[in-house]
Amino acid sequence: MFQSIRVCILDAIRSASDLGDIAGVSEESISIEQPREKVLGELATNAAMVFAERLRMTPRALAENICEALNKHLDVRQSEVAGPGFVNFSLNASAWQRVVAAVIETGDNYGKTNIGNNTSVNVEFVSANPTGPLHTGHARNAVFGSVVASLMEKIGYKVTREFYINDRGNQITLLAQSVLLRYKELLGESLQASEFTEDMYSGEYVKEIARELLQNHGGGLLSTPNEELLELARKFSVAKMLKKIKEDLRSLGVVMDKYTSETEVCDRDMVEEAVKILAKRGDVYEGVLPKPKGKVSTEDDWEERPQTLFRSTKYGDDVDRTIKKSDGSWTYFAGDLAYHLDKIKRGYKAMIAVLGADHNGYVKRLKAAVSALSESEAAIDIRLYQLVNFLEDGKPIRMSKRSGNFITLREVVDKVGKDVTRFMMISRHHDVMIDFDFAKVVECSMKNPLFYIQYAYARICSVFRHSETIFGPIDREELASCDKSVITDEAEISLIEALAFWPDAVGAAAVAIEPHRLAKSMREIASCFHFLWNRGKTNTELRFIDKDSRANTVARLSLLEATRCILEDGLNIMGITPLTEMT
RNA sequence: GUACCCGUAGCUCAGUUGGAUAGAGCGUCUCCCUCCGAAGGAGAAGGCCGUUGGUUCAAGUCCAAUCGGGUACGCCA
Repeated sequence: MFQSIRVCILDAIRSASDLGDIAGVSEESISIEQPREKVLGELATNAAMVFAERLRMTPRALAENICEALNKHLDVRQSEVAGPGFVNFSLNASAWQRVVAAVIETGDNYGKTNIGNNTSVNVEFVSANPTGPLHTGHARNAVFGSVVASLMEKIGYKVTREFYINDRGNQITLLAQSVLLRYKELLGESLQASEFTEDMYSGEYVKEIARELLQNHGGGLLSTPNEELLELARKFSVAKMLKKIKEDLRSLGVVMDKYTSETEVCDRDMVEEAVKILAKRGDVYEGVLPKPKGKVSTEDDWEERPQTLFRSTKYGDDVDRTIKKSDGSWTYFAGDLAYHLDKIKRGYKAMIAVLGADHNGYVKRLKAAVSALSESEAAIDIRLYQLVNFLEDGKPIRMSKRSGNFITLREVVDKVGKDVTRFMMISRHHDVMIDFDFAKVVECSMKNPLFYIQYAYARICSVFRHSETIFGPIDREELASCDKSVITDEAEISLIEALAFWPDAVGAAAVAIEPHRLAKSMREIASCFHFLWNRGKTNTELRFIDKDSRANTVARLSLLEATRCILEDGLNIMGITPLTEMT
């Protein structure tokens, strides 16, 4: 969009002065944006201010040159210099009308760009321990990750959505033990309080797994040797939990491309391999970590112990990190070294990982690990997301995992639906907390942003249904190619402007890895549409359907079709199902 | 003690690689509509961008301090 305008501006800059050197500057480096205030014009560029210094000109002088060139451009209605050197300009209606045609012709591809140049990016998200059902935190993680993945695809990356399964370690053992205890209970043995300790998992789902264990393997398991039995219980429980997790994710519309098992990675001796690579670079040593300062609860237990450490400080971490415990076993982080080596070996140079904000202490060491293991060839971008507060009647719902009184992902989806959940989780910056008010999020009024957007889509669909009863179906081709010269109203042009900037909005959201910007752009587009709709109430000229003129109707419907395409595109990226009518 | 994040209107938040008079929704106030193109519309008030310094033509945005809030801090995963 605006390519020829960019070229025009760049030519003006080139010919303005031959003093400066602007070789290698492409049209893309000229930014065209919507000015803050409508009265200033439809479009603006700050190119004069960007290039003035290099050309040893004052911004305003250069702006005059640009302005003059723009005024000669066929699409430009008028342009003027403003402020310190901005050039504000407006386009002829015909130029905007061509945007409508372009949107309809390119359809789903309209928002696409090729920033990623088909390179691979690995988006790892959720990666919940398979020791319990997904909860609300995972919901934000899942939605954020999946929308980021869609965005990256949209700008031309080859995306892998990946889930890392922590299927070994203490937590899994505890789960297996909990299941076995419930299994015993099912066989009629009463549980001793001393057996079912606080560490055990007490949720209802544990009993369910135990029941399934009984069903699949019968009641004779307890005679198998302890180690073997525990191993069987581990595998069985993880498989069941994973199945449940996948179902939960599907209820939110999230489907992973790949699940990677920690056990599998470790069985391939990836830990040893990773440590070897680090050792080769001199980044592994035996040492003692300094005692953490301040009030850490474990302070009293502190004891200096020699451990095998990774020199992560060399790569920007605050302290070196333990990879082998004093008892000779690997730490969890060692497993992560292996996992990220695995990703690197699979060819990913760009990785994104989504973690809860309580993992903030983990970011630097992971970045260090990826950097060290790949000889700085690969990089990982870690996004932390904040908590979600759930409110009922405006009051926060207290949650504590210990008492089992926490909200599961499934409960939220069952209560308000996939689309509302997704929208709420994605509509704010990942760095800020979200208040999720069960009453407000499902409110059917213009105050509710999701309703507002969905309603715009539904209204458009409703107009098409109405039009069909009068003029019959109108195909896309006609909508794209029809004469659009009746589209001239300010409100119509404003809507087209918003559509024109959609690819920029998608690109910006993707590059910044900030999906919430998409929600904002969608709201703006919906707002322009509703405004236009309301104008039609008082000014019947602006109504979309003109019973007396099929040509006028088709022209107006073409604008609606373009709007519908983009709303659909945005909703698709967000994983929200567009509604063709409000019920 | 250290690291990361947040601090912008009464409330919840936007604010793009530094750009024009800092925006939106809610709430408040005023008017209009209540015509199935229904689940509202038009407008107004509301700000020392936590504080103080610095960098420059230009700072909510970058840097340094500082205050307030959150999170996390050796062998848990």
